[in-house]
Amino acid sequence: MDEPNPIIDALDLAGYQLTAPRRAVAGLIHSYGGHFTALELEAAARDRRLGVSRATLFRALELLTELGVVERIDLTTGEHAYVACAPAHHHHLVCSRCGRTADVEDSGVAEAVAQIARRSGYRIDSHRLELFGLCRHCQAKTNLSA
Amino acid sequence: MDEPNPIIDALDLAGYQLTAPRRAVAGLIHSYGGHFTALELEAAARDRRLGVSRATLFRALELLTELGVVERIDLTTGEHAYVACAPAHHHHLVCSRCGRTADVEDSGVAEAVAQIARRSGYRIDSHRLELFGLCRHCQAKTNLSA
DNA sequence: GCCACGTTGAGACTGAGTCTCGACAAACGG
DNA sequence: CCGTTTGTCGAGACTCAGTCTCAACGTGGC
Ligand SMILES: [Zn+2]
Ligand SMILES: [Zn+2]
Ligand SMILES: [Zn+2]
Ligand SMILES: [Zn+2]
Repeated sequence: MDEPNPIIDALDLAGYQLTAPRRAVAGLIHSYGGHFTALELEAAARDRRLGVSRATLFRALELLTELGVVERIDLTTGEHAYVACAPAHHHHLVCSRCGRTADVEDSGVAEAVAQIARRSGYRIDSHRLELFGLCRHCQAKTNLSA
Repeated sequence: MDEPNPIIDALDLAGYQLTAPRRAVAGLIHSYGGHFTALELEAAARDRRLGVSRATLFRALELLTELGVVERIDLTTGEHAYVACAPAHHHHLVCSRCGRTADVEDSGVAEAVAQIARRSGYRIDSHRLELFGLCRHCQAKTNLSA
C-alpha cells in the first residue's frame, strides 16, 4: 500500500507538507509509465475519488515541475503532456504509439549545442530536445503486422 | 505596397486562394522579426483593422504550419509562440530577451540523434530542438549595463 | 488560546484553440 | 447563362488548460 515514491520523497526533502492531496497526486503521477495530459490526470483523480480539486492538482503539478521531478513536454500533435522524471538535465524519447518515454543522457547533444553557439554568436543558456519515434516494443509489433 | 512575401508565395504554390484575409495574415506574420503569440497576432489584426476573424486567423496559422512556413515553438516560460520560417528541417535559437529568433542548421545534431537511436533501440522518426539564450545584440547591451 | 503561515476547495476568469453553421464567392459543368 | 459544387469566411458557442481570488481550515510557534 505504501510503495516507495520518489515524488513524495522530493516533496518531503524540499520541506513541503505531505498532505493527503499531494500524496494522492504524487501516487497518481507515479503510476503512469509514460506521459499524461492534464485532462487525463484530472479524470483519473475524479475516477478514483481522490477528492483533489483542480486548483490543487495544478498547484501540485507546478510544484513538482519546479522540483524537477515532473517535466512538461510538447507532443508532435501540439498537445501538452507531463512526464515524471529525475531532476537532472536530460531529454525525452517519446514513443508515438504507446506513449512510453525514456530518459536520454546527453550523447553528443551538448557538443552540438556548443557548436551552434560558436557559429551563431548567441550565448546559449538552455535548450530542449524532444525525440519521437517507436520504442522497441512497438517496432516489434509493427514488424509482425506488416 | 506589394513587397515580396514568401508566405503568400507558399499559399499560392500550394494552390490555395489568395484571399484578402489570407494576404492580411501573411503580411502581418511576415512583419514579425521574431516569434509572436496568438494573442499578439489577434491584437495586431484588430489594431490595423484588417477585418480578419479569430477563426480565420487560426485557420491561416494552421494552414501555414502545414505548409511549413510557420512553426509553433514553446518558450521556456511555457507559452506557445509562432515564428515564420523556411520549410525545411531546422531548429530555432530564441533570444530570451528580445525574442529575435535565428534558424539553425543541423550542426552535429543529426549525429547526436543517431547515436541516441543506437543506444536506446528506439526508431527515431523526428525530433525537435529549441535553444534559448541571448543574441549578440542583447549580449552587448548586457555587458554595457553591467 | 492566539497568530502566522501553508494549504485547500469552489468557482470565476482568461487564453488558446476548435467547431458549427449560415452566408457568400470562385470554379466548374452543361 | 444558370445551377451546382467547393472553398472560404464571420459570428459565436464551446472545450480545454491554466490562473487567480477568496474564504476556510490545519499546523505550528509562542
Ligand atoms: Zn525525464
Ligand atoms: Zn511504444
Ligand atoms: Zn525557422
Ligand atoms: Zn536579443
